[in-house]
Amino acid sequence: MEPKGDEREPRYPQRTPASRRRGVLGEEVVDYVRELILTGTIRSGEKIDQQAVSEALGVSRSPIREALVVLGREGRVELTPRRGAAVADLSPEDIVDHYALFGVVAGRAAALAAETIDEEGLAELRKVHARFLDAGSDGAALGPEDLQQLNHDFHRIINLTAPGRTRWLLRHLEHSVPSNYYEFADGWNHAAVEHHAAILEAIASGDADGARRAMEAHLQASGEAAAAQLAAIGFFGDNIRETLP
Amino acid sequence: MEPKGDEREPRYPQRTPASRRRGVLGEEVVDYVRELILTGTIRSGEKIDQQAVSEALGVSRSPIREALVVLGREGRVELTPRRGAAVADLSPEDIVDHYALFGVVAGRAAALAAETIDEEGLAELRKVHARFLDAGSDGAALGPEDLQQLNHDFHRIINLTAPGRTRWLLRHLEHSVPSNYYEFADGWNHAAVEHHAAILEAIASGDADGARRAMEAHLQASGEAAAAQLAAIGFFGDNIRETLP
DNA sequence: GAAATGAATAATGTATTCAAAGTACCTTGA
DNA sequence: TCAAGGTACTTTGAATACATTATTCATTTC
Repeated sequence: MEPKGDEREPRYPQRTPASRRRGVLGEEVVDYVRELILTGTIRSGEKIDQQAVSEALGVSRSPIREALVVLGREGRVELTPRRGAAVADLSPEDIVDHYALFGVVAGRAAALAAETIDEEGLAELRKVHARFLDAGSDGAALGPEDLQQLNHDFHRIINLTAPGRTRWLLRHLEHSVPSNYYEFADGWNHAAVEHHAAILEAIASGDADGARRAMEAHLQASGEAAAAQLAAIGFFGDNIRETLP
Repeated sequence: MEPKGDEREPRYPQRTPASRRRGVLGEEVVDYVRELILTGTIRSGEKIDQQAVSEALGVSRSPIREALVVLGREGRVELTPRRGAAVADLSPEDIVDHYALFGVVAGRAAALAAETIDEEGLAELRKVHARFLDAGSDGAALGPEDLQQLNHDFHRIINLTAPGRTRWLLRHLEHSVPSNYYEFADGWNHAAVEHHAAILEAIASGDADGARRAMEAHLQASGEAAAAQLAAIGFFGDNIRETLP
């Protein structure tokens, strides 16, 4: 029962053409492959077959290559000249380090926010935080996506006060780590709520350095939580295959 | 005394022909176009003609496209779906902001260095700093490239103690700003030497927070100096064309 | 048998082609 | 004269084609 023909080894989940907007295919591919990586569908070290991806998405190899180059720049993929692309290593230490970086940059944004945020922004920040608090107190049952959205909003409001380049970097740091998929998988959000409260208070009282430190601490803790969570679900490949028979 | 497991016996001397540059055309193009942008050869808002670049470099448009996508991700170029690539705006504020970011990340690296650097690294750091000091005291006449090299070495030694993700980000931040071309164009390096001295002292005495603050201050100052220098040479397009006839 | 050699096969990087969208230019009508 | 609309030319984004290099696998040699 060998269906002969052009069968291929690596099989990636097919994705419906969804939008198929011309001119942004590359972006679509970046998101697709990055998700495969960050969700652990492709493991560290595994090579990425261009043609297989191209067939899975129903596009030619050109957008695939562009996407792989981008992911290479992001550090999610390792490109070796005539040998193609492979998923880059991602250790727990990398996750923690990444969050620490996120922390110092977001800390800068928080410090700026403490100095420059206006009443409107502050009000909105309080509002989002209140909802986050409610969600934690089991009143309304919110799913992980909702919590993640609230968390995201909280940070976005703060980051909006930062200058362009800082916002740009924060966006990139946010998207290039598996965090988002797992951060609120279970109830660690109690810590997050407390951290947010501290950040909010520091910003509201104009304490720039306090806001910075609170934000750094928050993301440091988030990083450790994320690494633990990822380890728990076996993201860091407990390479069982490594053992010989 | 090199048993090291499955090491294979005497290898032939590795010969890496410099002419073998296949498979990295895209990278070459990235560097080429980025330099055009950062040196001001192409100004903000100007569009980048793919075919023109391809002809200038004697390669096809495929590597050009990949390079433009990368530069788009870097924020140096703005990509509009069916309208191609244009050089992104880069204001003095962006420069200052960028250096501030550089500062907080390099500050983290410096703090880590203060805690973890070994004797060897510290000795090397002192050595480089001493040479930098000499260069400033007009003893030996060093060109801007030499100063830049010493400066680069100083920071590199510090950054080597940082974890992988941090080093990666520092590398990117370093390469995506016009600084390097102008930082040592004239004698502002007196400030740099003093800053380096402060950083070195803090690291040597294990003062993590002091190292962080010194590094942040150093790069903040560098950013302002770079922005001023760039303004002086007219990098920020004194857009005379903006005036109507 | 294990290592090494070489042909067959597959995958990559780059070039080229093609269709769609954008831009420029030119005509025409008020 | 100038605006509007249409046509021809450019340019882009994606697909396909091609040349080169890795990889696989069978064969050979020690």
